[in-house]
Amino acid sequence: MVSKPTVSRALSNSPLVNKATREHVLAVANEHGYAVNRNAQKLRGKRTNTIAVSLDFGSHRKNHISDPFMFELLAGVSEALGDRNQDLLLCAPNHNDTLSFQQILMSRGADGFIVLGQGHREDMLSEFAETGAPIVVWGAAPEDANYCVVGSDNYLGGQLAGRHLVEQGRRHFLFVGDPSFREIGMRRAGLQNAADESGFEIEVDDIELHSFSYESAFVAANRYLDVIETPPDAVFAFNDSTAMAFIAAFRDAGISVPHDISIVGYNDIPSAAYFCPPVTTIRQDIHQAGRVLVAKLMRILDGETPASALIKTKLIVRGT
Amino acid sequence: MVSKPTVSRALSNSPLVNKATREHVLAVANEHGYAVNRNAQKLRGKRTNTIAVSLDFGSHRKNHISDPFMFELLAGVSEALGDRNQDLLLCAPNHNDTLSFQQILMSRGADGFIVLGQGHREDMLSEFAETGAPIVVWGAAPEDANYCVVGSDNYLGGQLAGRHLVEQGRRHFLFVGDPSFREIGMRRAGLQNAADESGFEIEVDDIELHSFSYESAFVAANRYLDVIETPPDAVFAFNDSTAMAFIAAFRDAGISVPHDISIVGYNDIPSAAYFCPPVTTIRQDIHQAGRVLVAKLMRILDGETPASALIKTKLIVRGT
DNA sequence: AAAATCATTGAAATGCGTTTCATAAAGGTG
DNA sequence: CACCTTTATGAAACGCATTTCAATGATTTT
Repeated sequence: MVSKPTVSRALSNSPLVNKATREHVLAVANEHGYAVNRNAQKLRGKRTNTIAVSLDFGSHRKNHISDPFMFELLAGVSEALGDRNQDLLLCAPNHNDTLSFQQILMSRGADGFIVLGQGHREDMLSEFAETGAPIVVWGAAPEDANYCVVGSDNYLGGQLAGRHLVEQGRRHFLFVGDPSFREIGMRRAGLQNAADESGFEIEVDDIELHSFSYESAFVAANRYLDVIETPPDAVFAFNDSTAMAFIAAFRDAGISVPHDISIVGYNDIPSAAYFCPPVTTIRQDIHQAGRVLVAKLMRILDGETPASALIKTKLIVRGT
Repeated sequence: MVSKPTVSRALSNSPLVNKATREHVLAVANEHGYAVNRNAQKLRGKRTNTIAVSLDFGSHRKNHISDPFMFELLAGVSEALGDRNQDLLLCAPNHNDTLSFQQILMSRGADGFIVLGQGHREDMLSEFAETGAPIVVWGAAPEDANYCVVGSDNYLGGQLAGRHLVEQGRRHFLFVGDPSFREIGMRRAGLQNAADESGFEIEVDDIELHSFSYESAFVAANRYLDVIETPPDAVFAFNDSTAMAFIAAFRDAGISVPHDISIVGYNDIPSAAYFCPPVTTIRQDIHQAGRVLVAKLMRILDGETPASALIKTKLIVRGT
């Protein structure tokens, strides 16, 4: 017969307890199928060992999250958290405002936040971080970010795409995406840089696409084809679905892909490889992303203030 | 100045507290940014208002969860849980065995489970349910299931696919999938039924595909094309990726889709609509699925034993 | 006006680990 | 052998909200 504290210590592998005692406790606990009450643990302890993960493209949008990339990222984060024995509290899209975030933290529902998809919420996140809330954000870091951002090297991604297009002999680019999203703006800037550095006279058009769906990209592509006199010979789309929509629209318009025009997407979602033709795209290391997001947050919880980080980003050349 | 219990009652909207008092408490709480400690709440209360969601295709497989359908389902569940003010604890793939499940329940980490993807774990789930654990499973119900299963009407899905293929004038079917997964077996059975009821002499071939990935489906398709003398004129694949892989492989082999052969997939993942040609497939109402999964579990937690249910399932005819 | 009922509120108990602090036993030193 | 460390363990306090249960004052009934 041993006392409560001894049991507690034995179960938490404390070195203060005698080896024989520990083994005995573990044996009995096992025999009776005993499991410590996580809630009591969380109540008493300083940490809850729970991380809240918010998955959203901006609270203003009601439509379904659809970019498979975000889900793969979630899978990566889930895995990384599991490795560190942290519970993952998935935040429903309907409570993704500052108040709910604060609430979750205040109520000790979680120790910190991983925010997947910065969207247009930089100010909100900044304000939130200002309060000392432990957050790590997937996205692109504002210059003066007061929170830790982990993301693809979007500028490099844009450069890689641009250089590839230059190499293909393309001289008239079209960028598709909403550059007011910082990540997308960075990609646009990288593309521009590659164009400028090429030494060629390269024109860069823009379609500001304010939706993430394939459908609206397809519509936008057709509208564009209706009004343009000289079609571009290269497209860099902010994501793969959009790239696919443009491939389809151009093909329907009798423009041969990749003969007449080269198209590059972003994220390398699974279907990018199976599209016809397979989509050239920019891939990020999602497993690394998950690991880094979690690692950064852990360091923040330990009182450090880790710098933002960029994830491995590379060009995958396929049929377009 | 009011006492603890009064505050507690005021915050939980108890009718036992005076209206003026409640408003005062709420005002003060608001002013000080007070939030109840969820852990104390969970420790004391009978329910934790947390639901664990397990997302996995079978514990034996290490590879990444990739079917976008499962993620959409997760989104649906997340939404439905949010509507009911339930927290969502996402279980990492690395603890998806009975023991971990039991552990989560015992440790009061969650009130119940939503298992997305039954896989080959029917026995495990049955055993788990036998202990009285509140679980709802996405999949297809075994005849003698002792747990609540919510899923697509897979048999109907198979019938719809089969009837469609018959209508297209097809008489030689190929089913692709591993029928040892109950859901897939049901689809196969539905297809067979449609073939039998058609009144035509219809041959049904099988490829037992033991992987869920596009790549292995593509390989399997090519291997099949190498050995077959008379190719089939219809394919029903257990999911959309596989359907796409077969479309690609047949096309590469010079068989025209949909002229020479009709192909039907399952799930209606987003890219199915954008493939070329767009893939005919069986769609399920994912929002309904999320809502029903959650509703069933809530009823179980209220002591009822709701019956299994089938989700709206329909054929989406596209280019194949 | 006395009795009974209702509406509010608070004191104390409860749920269950963890931590602090004190104690006891065992081992080591001079 | 007296004295100082270690080592191991337990008693009590703590974290915080909820739930009895009792008490108070207010209101209504007889």
